[in-house]
Amino acid sequence: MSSNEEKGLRRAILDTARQLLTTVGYARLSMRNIANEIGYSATSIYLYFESKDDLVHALIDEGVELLHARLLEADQSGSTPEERLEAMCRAYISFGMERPEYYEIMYVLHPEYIKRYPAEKYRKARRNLEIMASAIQEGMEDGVFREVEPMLAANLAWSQLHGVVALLSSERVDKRISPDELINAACLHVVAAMRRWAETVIEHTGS
Amino acid sequence: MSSNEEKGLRRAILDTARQLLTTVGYARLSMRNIANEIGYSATSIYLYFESKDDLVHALIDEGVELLHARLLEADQSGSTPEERLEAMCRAYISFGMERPEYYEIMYVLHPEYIKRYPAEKYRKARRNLEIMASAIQEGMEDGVFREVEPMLAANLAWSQLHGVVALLSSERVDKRISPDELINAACLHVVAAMRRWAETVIEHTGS
DNA sequence: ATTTTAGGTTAACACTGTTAACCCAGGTCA
DNA sequence: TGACCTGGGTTAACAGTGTTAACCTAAAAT
Repeated sequence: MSSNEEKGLRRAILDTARQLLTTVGYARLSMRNIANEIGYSATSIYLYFESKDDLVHALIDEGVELLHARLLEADQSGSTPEERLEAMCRAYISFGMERPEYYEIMYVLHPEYIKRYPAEKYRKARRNLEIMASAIQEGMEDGVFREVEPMLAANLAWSQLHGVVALLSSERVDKRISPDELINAACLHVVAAMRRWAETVIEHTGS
Repeated sequence: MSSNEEKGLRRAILDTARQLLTTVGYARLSMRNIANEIGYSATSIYLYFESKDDLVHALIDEGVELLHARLLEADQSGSTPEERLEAMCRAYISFGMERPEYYEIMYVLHPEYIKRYPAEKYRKARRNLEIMASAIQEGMEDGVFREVEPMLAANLAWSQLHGVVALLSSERVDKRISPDELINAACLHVVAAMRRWAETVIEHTGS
């Protein structure tokens, strides 16, 4: 009756894979590792997943969904496009910093180590960018944001956010730099970049 | 008398390791791989390098030096701080896109897969950021850039540049987005973010 | 002449993802 | 009932990984 038995092995595999991912990380997530945890042989996993990549893709799905929920919530939390965009930036970075294992398999791992995320599922991932793009578009229509290609602007914003998450969580940023200040600056910066220069409100962070 | 014999095996190992890194990439760079290429046994490498990580650290050194040269050249190519900063942005991204193998081991690989870059060598890597920081500082002194902590601003810029390189070269950016446009936007964007838009703001802000 | 040492090797360990062959209880069909 | 098939699972094995321990050998030092 436990959820493990309910839908059979496939469910159990996914559950322990997710658990192992969050506890020991992707680097130590192995087929034998998962199998031992559930008391089956490693090769049994291949009855339900084509390959390890296939299994990881399923985990990526979960991550995309998790991030999507956060972005949606952030998007609805604000009233103006500026507020919403900033809230989404903070939500994105929060997700990246709080769930680094998910973030790693979603956005960091090289295609050399893991097969391409299937094109069909890729659309779901793009949906997350489109939420930001639509906030940008709305800001443009309100006359608050500059006239730019919304999708290009969204990708530019994404790059900034990804850069912060990737560098921070791989511990490449000097210790003397406050992570919170960097995160805060990045978020304000993304929004400020969208504003029409002349009407920009001055935001000073730090001393 | 060939350069391989000149300084012994250590040199030969580094040479073929670098070559293999650029040809087949880090994912397929293995000790036995290197050893086969030079006709020695894989364990011989351990006579000259403590571990694979140690060997990769040496390659990272080369990458840091390569990037440093490009940044220095860019820094000297412009006259104003704005020009220099923009040139450095382009130089950074160019390096990342043209030498993805070097970029990967320098800035992408997780600390889980490769031991931390030794603290002592870390200073050399930070030097690259400091070039950008000094251009920013100079821009501040000239009154062209906003008053911010130069090192924080440099890290923010770095995040933006890293994000673009990482997402582009891991093929995560939608095909409909032009890489050149994204790169161009990022570079202009980094410089624009430093300018003191505040002055124009005061003039136009009525309420 | 004996001992030390530098430079290199082979064999092995403990891992990895993945495949091929096998095994066996349960259901189907003649 | 007896033969067959099939779904779900196993073990053994392959080819690869970084790394260590033991060994071997030729040259140098004592």
